[in-house]
Amino acid sequence: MNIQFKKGVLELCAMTLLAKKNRYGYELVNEISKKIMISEGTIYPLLRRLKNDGYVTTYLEESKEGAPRKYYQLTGSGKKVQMELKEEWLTFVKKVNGFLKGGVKNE
Amino acid sequence: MNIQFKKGVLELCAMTLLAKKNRYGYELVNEISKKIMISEGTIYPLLRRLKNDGYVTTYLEESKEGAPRKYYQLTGSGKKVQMELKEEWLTFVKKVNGFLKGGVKNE
DNA sequence: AAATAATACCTTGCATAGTAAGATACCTTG
DNA sequence: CAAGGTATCTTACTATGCAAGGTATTATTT
Repeated sequence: MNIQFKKGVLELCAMTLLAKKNRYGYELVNEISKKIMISEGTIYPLLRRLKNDGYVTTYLEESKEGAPRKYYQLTGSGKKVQMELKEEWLTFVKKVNGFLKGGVKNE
Repeated sequence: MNIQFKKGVLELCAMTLLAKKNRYGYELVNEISKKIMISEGTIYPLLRRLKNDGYVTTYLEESKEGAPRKYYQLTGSGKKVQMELKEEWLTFVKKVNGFLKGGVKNE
């Protein structure tokens, strides 16, 4: 899989999953990995960025299966950005597919 | 427009345009810019990479409108890579859209 | 009890691609 | 000859993803 394609998109995937329910980092890696390969070295810096930008807040919860989990919760601005990113993505895909399918037409 | 989304995709767009006919760099910038903003500082390094990888060959042609044009022509392996990249892209988009539309289902 | 493995977190160094902002050169038009 | 469109290219910077490490907790196996 082309690594470059993932740039910026994994952020959208993570935020979209968080829009449905709160999750912890390791869970996000597993959930995203079901469709798109992602490593832990990607998700933790990504989540730190989201927190620094005020798009998520975090809280700790103990686990019986291992170390305590750090849950991530989308903030109001996080939800807004998630929706904007989603729209941007869908628009972008349409334009790219315009090159793939159409000719020089539909400008 | 999210810069990150473009990573790797502009290469696919350029190669797809070249699959239809030979073009010169400046022309590619203008053609791609009709749908997706791209700067010259992106296209020339990109085209150099394609040449280094053997995906294109080049030839010069004079122009009455300005400086001579360097045309790019897809090679056999270039055409193959273009088709592979296209498939990868379409598969990738489907998976991402799986997160956007579906819930935790369709794994 | 010690070793192993799964869970769960994190960091560092590297590779890559896109951008802005420049430089250079050609040709036409005023 | 100066200005502007055409056409090429380079440099320094930024951002993201990855591999490969590390730490700690809990359960399982030896």
